[in-house]
Amino acid sequence: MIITENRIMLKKERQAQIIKQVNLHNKVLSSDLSLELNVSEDTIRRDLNELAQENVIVKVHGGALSKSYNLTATQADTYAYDEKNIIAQKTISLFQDGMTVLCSGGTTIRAIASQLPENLHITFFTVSPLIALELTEHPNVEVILLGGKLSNASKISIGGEVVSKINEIKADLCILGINGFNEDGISDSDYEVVQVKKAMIKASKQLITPVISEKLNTTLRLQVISLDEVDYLITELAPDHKILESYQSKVGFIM
Amino acid sequence: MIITENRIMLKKERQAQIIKQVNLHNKVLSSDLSLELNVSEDTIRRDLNELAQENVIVKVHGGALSKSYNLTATQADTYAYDEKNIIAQKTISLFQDGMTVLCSGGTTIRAIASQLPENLHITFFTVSPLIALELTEHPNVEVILLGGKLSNASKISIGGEVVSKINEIKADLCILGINGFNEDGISDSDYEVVQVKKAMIKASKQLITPVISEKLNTTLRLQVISLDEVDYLITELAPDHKILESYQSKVGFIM
DNA sequence: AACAGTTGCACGAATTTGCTTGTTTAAATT
DNA sequence: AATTTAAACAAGCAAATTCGTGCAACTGTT
Repeated sequence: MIITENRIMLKKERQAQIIKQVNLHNKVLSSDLSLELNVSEDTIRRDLNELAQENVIVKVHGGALSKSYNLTATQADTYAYDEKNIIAQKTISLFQDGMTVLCSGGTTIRAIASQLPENLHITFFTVSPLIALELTEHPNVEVILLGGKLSNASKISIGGEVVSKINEIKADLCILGINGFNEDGISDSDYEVVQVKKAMIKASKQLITPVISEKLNTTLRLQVISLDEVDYLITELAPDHKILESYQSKVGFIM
Repeated sequence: MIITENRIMLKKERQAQIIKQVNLHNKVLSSDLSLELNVSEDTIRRDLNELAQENVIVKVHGGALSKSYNLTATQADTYAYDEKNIIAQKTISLFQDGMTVLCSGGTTIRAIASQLPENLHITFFTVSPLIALELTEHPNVEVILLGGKLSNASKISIGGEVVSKINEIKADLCILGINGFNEDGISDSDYEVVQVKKAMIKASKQLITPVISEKLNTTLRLQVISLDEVDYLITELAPDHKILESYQSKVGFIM
């Protein structure tokens, strides 16, 4: 009977070592681990991928980083980053100098705000402090923040004061962040938010709804407005995509 | 055991460094980063472009700037973090359940907002969207955001509408972010901001001025209010520190 | 012997980086 | 205000590295 060399390591054991290294140095290189643990880089890479899958570490090109590593909004915040960018570009194509635009909150609207071209001269009204801040980065844009009680959940101004303030506005476009969208129209889950959105729609000549396609055909508890009030439905998909079929006769699309 | 010298830096790691530098100094030059991180300027430029694309920094010719508001400000990239924390704790000791507090913007005020204890029930009025967002993280706090035209430079609501809105408020405390402070009182450099600050002071029973000591004995172009209107001057220093000598007879301090 | 699990290797694909080229920008000078 | 000049830039390329996958070899277990 030959006693196996004690140098060989079980997979679990090796992965425990890797985790230890990551936590110790906040980063590891695949090549270093390969040398240190006497296995091929392929094995290390497989380990790192498994550990990343288990959400224990963050895999990056060349190695891995500890989860506590200050990896900004790069990944978490920018869910569906590419899709939202496409939507943003389509939406921006509707903007023209001199317009007055009323907009709500949400990550899709935020993508629009951050990608505005430098030269556009627009007045924005918004109930979202976050969007307002984003918009102030653009020197040629005037930002009017609509104040009021701030909703802890949705981070937008709500309440009677906001609604009556919105009623005083006459905007060209309403860019509305969407939570529920189907053939019946737009729906949402928060009563106060619905009141604000209704006022916003009423105050604007045209209603634009940027929606990521995965939110299409979803219904929430409260109805905001029916589909025929929507002027443009903007998604990341081409206008002739089959998911959009049921909407094609009711709303406008942007190439 | 092999100790590997980590000459090699992972891309994400390098980008995290860059973000840290940008947020700490508010601006960086590509050439400096290139030297500091031992990569070519091309690589730095590519990193900066990626980070700008992800909306983490603002790319400019020659380097990059921090976004003037920074939603993900952390310990590492807040200037004078420790000092501001001391100031925050002292200021918070003045808060009591049921109070109405009016506050402006700035990183020191932000430190206060982020460190509020969980159990405190307070109504906050603020002209700063950033402070407002920070405050909504505290479930027992009611946040009223004062709307108006948003100043691109100072990121607070300005204009007649804000001022008249403030005049309707009766607050217990005014927590005022300070830019210039000396024996003559508080000064600032932006006319619109001064108008708002004056209104805030007038609407409050007590005026609290959290100031980092390095801003003491500085004067800006416009006078906001004289020193004898200030109830508490809060710095990171002990009340008997010699820098505070000239203020000791005029204002209150917090241990 | 059959089997699932693990590992190393091969190889084409993808990523990253520094360099070169020609262009654009910002600032300094006239 | 016009011109000049050096720096910063984008785009493309090549070398090096890393990646993912299929496959075969090896392990220990049933």
